[in-house]
Amino acid sequence: MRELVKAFKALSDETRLRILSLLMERGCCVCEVMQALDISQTRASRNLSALYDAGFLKLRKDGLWSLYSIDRDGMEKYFSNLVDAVRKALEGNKVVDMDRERLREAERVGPGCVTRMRK
Amino acid sequence: MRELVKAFKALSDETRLRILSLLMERGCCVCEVMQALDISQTRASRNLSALYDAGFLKLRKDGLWSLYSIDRDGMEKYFSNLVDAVRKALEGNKVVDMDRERLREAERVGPGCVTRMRK
DNA sequence: ATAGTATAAGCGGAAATGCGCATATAAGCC
DNA sequence: GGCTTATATGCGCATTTCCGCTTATACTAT
Repeated sequence: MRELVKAFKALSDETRLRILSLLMERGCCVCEVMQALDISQTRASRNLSALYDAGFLKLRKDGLWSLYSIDRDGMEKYFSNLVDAVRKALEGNKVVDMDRERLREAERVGPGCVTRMRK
Repeated sequence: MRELVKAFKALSDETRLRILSLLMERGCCVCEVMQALDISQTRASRNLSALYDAGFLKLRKDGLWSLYSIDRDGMEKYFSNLVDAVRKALEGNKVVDMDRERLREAERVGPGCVTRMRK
């Protein structure tokens, strides 16, 4: 019960839904998330952690990078259609699409993208 | 998007999940909910309102009574299996079952049950 | 070692939430 | 009309949430 409440809490935030939507396209490190969604590092990190704690994300550390990706099993533990529901709810929402270019740019730049892309 | 956040918010509270679980068995008026779950009138009323605002409940007024019941369409707008998920998550949880007797009692007593059953 | 980079975490404040107490509202009953 | 009852709501407070600022940590590169 407490666990289900926690899962719903994790989902009841716009930033986290945007993150989920982004990660559904492909796994990202923290700095890619902050670039793509145009949010602060603290905000990206904290909300990724929250989703991870709720069991919705997998984490793989690679050097300086923390690579987060969707944990399908975790996402569908309670709702077999949760992934589709989130995707559908964000459909037509330009929030993620808008920044796709920045995301590609961050990917291209690689480590150092945070400070280098700030300007 | 905002709407989906609102729906998740409504679900991310233990009291509200208990209420949903109760209403899945059968529609209840506010005083039956407070009796069955042993919560205050304010708490029952407020949380029922929240679930109603989120589109999960239907409301029928009958004299003094406000009869709330599950709105299947609202519940399954995003998640076709939401009803089952909540039910399953609460399975084995004695919280509701414990008070089934009080609920029957409230139903038997009818109007006046709040004050009469307080003693 | 020194400097740079990505991420996490402590701290504090602003805002939102949950809820008890009291009161308001509205319907029923005498 | 008054009295009772069921429900909703305003107010205030405690708690939680969110997040920016800053600092800590840990890995990389030179």
